[in-house]
Amino acid sequence: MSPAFPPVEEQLEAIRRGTIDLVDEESLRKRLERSAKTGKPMRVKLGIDPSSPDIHVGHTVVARKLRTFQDLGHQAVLIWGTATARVGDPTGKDKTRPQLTTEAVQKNLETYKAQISVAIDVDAAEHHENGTWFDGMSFMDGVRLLSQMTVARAVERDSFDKRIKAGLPVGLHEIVYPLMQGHDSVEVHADVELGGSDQLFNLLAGRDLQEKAGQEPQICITMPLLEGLDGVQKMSKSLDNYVGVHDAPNDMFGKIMSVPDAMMEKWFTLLTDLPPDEIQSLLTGHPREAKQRLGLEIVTWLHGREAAEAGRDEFDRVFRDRGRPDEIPEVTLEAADLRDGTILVAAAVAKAGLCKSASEARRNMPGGGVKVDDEPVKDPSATLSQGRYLCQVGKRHFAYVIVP
RNA sequence: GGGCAGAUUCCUGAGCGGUCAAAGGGGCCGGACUGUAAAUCCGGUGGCAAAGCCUUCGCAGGUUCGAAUCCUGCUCUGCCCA
Repeated sequence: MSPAFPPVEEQLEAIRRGTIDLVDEESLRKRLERSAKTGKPMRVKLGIDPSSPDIHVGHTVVARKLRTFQDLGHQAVLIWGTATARVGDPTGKDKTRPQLTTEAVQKNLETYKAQISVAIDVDAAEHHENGTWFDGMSFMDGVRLLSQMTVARAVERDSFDKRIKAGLPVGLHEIVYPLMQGHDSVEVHADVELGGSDQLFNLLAGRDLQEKAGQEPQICITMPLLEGLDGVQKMSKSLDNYVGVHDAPNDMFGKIMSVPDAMMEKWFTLLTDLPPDEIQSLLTGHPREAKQRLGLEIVTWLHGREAAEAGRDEFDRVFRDRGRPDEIPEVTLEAADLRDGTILVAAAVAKAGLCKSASEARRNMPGGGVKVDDEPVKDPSATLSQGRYLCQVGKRHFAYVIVP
């Protein structure tokens, strides 16, 4: 089979969209031309360390780029970092990552693979686990690998440099990571490797190792790291500023609407397939309209059109029109929570999961942050007796609370 | 291997034996404004049916009526010397 690739310029344009680094474009063009001539697709590598079980849309940015290559007719090569995940990539964070156990890695791998299919055609991809070549490597083989880089070069890396200057610890094993990732490229004969912009160093290490192994050095493409809902920090689960690929549609839409305006162009470019000129015209219109479109596009991608529209309607009802959500959970309290048949409003609201603790509810009460049946309850010692109440904390947390 | 410095609540960072649930800032939560954007302003920010009680200042002990603060040992980290 020799698929007909789209014209080279067209491919280049699709590939360039949203990228930060492209090392280097000339070689890429040459390889695309070669593929066109020989009918042989490029091997496009993406390494994924299954270090967390759930993925968010930030993770999909690079994966979507891989999908672009797939759509253009090239071969996706996924490297599952069963070995590297146990080392821990020092990238990005200014802290040493915890080293995961083999079991944890295997478990994450399964869910990750299932979830990343929102962005990649997983079945059409080649899959490799880098434990296959690293687990059996002898220590001396490892040392030979290490001998291919100098300390000065290793320490050059931005994230190490920053940590060293800041007086933070850098584990020796972390220095090894780029070599491991680079070696993956040698193993699979990658033509192109994709990664986040913080991965540039690792990707370039792959080029060096490939050259030393007598292979043609891979082309390195990096994608921006997507900021989270705050628009400042990198999207991450631990910062709780993420949109998970499995977030409920309504929730997902709401989260997207809270993204700062300044982030919209980036989100449109990286998370939707809208053509650039359409994105531009949206951005020159009313920001609210543009963001609503962004929400619709992303929720449609992950949940389908119907769910996306429902999410938008719900959003308008609850936030724009200050109404109630479509579905409000019902929580029945237990008799044990009561005292003399009553319960503090603060406690009830906390039990219903509307806020973290009764103390927090209590504190927010004088300011009007807690409502029962649409009426603010400002007295922290107020109680509820038997009945069914519509409780609300803040603008967005609702529940029917049943006091038995 | 030797010397020095440090570990505080979500983060940062103050804390010089009682007045410390622990300053300030960030973040976060409420409120106002609004487009659940940005900016700004206000209140709050360990838990608890709560003028009290309980847990928390790296870990384990100790000294004291009383310890985040003093002593001992341990763990971890940085810096300097070798």
